[in-house]
Amino acid sequence: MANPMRDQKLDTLLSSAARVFAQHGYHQTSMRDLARASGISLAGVYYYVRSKEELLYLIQRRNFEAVIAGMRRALAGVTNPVERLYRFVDNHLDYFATHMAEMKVLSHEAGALTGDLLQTVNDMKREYTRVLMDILAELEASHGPAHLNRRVAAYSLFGMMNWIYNWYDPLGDVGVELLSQSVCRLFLGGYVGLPVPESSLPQSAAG
Amino acid sequence: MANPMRDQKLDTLLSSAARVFAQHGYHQTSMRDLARASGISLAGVYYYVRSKEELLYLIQRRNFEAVIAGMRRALAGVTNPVERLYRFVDNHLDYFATHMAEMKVLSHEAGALTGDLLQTVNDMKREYTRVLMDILAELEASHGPAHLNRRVAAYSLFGMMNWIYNWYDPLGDVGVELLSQSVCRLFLGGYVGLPVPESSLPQSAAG
Amino acid sequence: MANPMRDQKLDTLLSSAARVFAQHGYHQTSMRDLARASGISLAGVYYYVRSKEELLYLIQRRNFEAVIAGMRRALAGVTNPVERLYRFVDNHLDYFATHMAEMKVLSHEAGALTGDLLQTVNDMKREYTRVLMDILAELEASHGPAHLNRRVAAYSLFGMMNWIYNWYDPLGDVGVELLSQSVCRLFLGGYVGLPVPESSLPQSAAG
Amino acid sequence: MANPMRDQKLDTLLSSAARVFAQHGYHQTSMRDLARASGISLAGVYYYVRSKEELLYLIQRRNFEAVIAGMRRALAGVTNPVERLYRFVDNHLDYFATHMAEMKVLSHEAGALTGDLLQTVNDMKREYTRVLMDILAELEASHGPAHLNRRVAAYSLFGMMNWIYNWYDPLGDVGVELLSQSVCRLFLGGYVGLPVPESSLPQSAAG
DNA sequence: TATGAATGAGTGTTCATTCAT
DNA sequence: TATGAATGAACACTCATTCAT
Repeated sequence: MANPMRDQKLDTLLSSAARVFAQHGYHQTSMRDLARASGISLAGVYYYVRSKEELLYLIQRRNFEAVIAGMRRALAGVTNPVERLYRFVDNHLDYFATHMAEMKVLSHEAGALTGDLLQTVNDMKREYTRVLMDILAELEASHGPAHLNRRVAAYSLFGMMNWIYNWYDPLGDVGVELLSQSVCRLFLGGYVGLPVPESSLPQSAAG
Repeated sequence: MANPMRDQKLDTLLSSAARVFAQHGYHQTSMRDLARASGISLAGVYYYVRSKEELLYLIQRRNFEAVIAGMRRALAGVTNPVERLYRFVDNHLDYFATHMAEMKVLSHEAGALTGDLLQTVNDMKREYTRVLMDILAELEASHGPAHLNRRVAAYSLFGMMNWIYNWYDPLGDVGVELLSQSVCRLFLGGYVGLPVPESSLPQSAAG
Repeated sequence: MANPMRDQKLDTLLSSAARVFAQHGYHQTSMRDLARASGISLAGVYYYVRSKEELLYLIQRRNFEAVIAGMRRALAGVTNPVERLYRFVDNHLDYFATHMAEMKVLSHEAGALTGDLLQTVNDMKREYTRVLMDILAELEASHGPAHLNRRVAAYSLFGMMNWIYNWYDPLGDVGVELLSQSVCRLFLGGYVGLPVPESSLPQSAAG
Repeated sequence: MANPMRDQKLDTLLSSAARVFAQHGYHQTSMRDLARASGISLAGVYYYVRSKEELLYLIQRRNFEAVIAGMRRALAGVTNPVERLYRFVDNHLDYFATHMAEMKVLSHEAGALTGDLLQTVNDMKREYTRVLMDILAELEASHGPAHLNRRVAAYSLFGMMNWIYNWYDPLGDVGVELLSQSVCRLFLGGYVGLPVPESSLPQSAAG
């Protein structure tokens, strides 16, 4: 049943595809592009994958699974909510930074899947989001009260993290560790650490 | 020279197109789809627009111009950095929430433009980013020091804001005003207002 | 609404297609073949038909409609069952002989349609068969009793008539009129006019 | 030289293939379909058969050979022309009814062969047709004169018999024996046994 | 004897775009 | 100002077939 040669070729194909998808976008990329990039013939690609959409699905699923597995390992045995949050963020950004192409495909091409494939990936997202939400709940219990709605906070954090494919360069000045710390600090204590009471915030356009 | 009839039809076309682009994606959408959605004949679309790419460009430029114009109005005469930041964020999210389709197209289809059209939009983005960076600098001067690198902070804020097309429902529980306040608070004071000293953050995998 | 130019071009396309389908078979024929045969560009074909299957459907429907319309005209006002049968056969074979390609496509490619298109054509076939069955019933009433099951007789007659695309040459020795007479005579009186009572027929392998 | 194992597997392959060809048509069926249906691997099929066309050829030849061999047996020693005709028809329909799939492939996919393979099958058809034509000649000598052209009569009879794959159900009401009798009677004595003199048939559209 | 892996050629179909009117 | 007609180029995908093993 298991076939290491085949799996290895499939891996090569998936990572080539992720690279090209990340660069040009899923819909812009033709199967011929993928064949060329992976060194397989066009028809050969179909020996490993049923369709272009399945290829996208495999990229998304495999990498999301890796993120989730890493997250479980990172959180195992850790109880301090602040520490748990940090590890959650660090795992996410670390994987992102070392798999920029794949994660851009995961973040940017979320809407390209349909049907059962979409369902499966969405289920994983829900599970992953749940974990973060739970951490936030613990955080509120230990360090609360929260300054804002928990769901808004969670998605804002995901926004910070998932947006990085638009600007972050893993080889640039800011290392992944620093990035993780920055995002964590921003999330936990704010940019300049202002304790922002309700009244201190401007109401709409009024001063 | 000016032709109000033409401009009005173009507006209709652009907003129809934004809606369809937002729903199905730029590359997924065919000119026939746009013709159908706007009630114009396929060939007629080409009377108002040179190409599909120009259509995308016009959507991005017009809406970005509106965002920038609104931002200028909101900041005019305001000197308090906190207030300026709030107004920057509020303008961004308010426009986003009231133009979800257009802003999704602006956020999600950034990479679909090429050449001069891309250049022009990128110039606007640079200008817009500059303004936020300057506000952060003022903020550091008045409330500093910052907990993190300014550039990282700026892009994290943009991440929070631009990611909302993935989850935010303008008609749902969380109103735009609350959303703006939440993002501002998160950015300024953090989720639970922890004063996060260097040492309190875990180093890598170590506690 | 009506567009004579378009209809004329569609007619040309349909008859070219029928010719090529008849010669090489529906599935063997590519849309490129049809484009070449009709002098239209490949994409141009799709301006007139939605799909290859619709093209086949249109050929089948149009010609079957013509056969049925001709049959109705031929039977109008005629009451003598023998005369009615002759006219039914003559109409069928005359149309067949003057539209060999189209009728071969109708006879031979019956199974190539699917779904609603198949349904529609099958409905016409049922209607057409019904008319023959009714004529046979009248024939039995006036000249009966029948030597064999009515349904078997009807399908045998259709077999004789629809099989001709395998051997008949409209330009050869046997004219259509003679063909019609021959089939009618065969059906009505047999090859040599033997009155074949039950007992005169051999039982299985026994003499 | 002879290899019974191989022959047996080939038989399995041929009958699976006939079934699938009959159901979906020769050109519609892929070698993968055939591999699946026969339980052999795709490449394995090519061990037994040089090409898809040869597969079709083998089906057609084998079954036609069986029909011809049966016909020879059935006619052996029989001299009465009526009896000979009946036996010819009965053999044909009996084999057809017990090998519907194969015979549909023989009847319907006649045009799918090319070159030498087509030639060989056509030679068999000519030989087979010759036998029927001779029987008709004997029939005319003993029971004549004929009501119609001998060639037209022969092909009409083949039409009746070969068309049955379009309507006949071997498991239905009408047994093969009855079918044979019916076709024979129809051919010999007509549907209602009308003695059809020249003048009694309508001339074209005239009464 | 049998097959997993691979491919060049071709399939039906859609696309953004043009142009005569 | 607007469109029906038309197309070259490209698309995702399938095909019969081969070949090393």
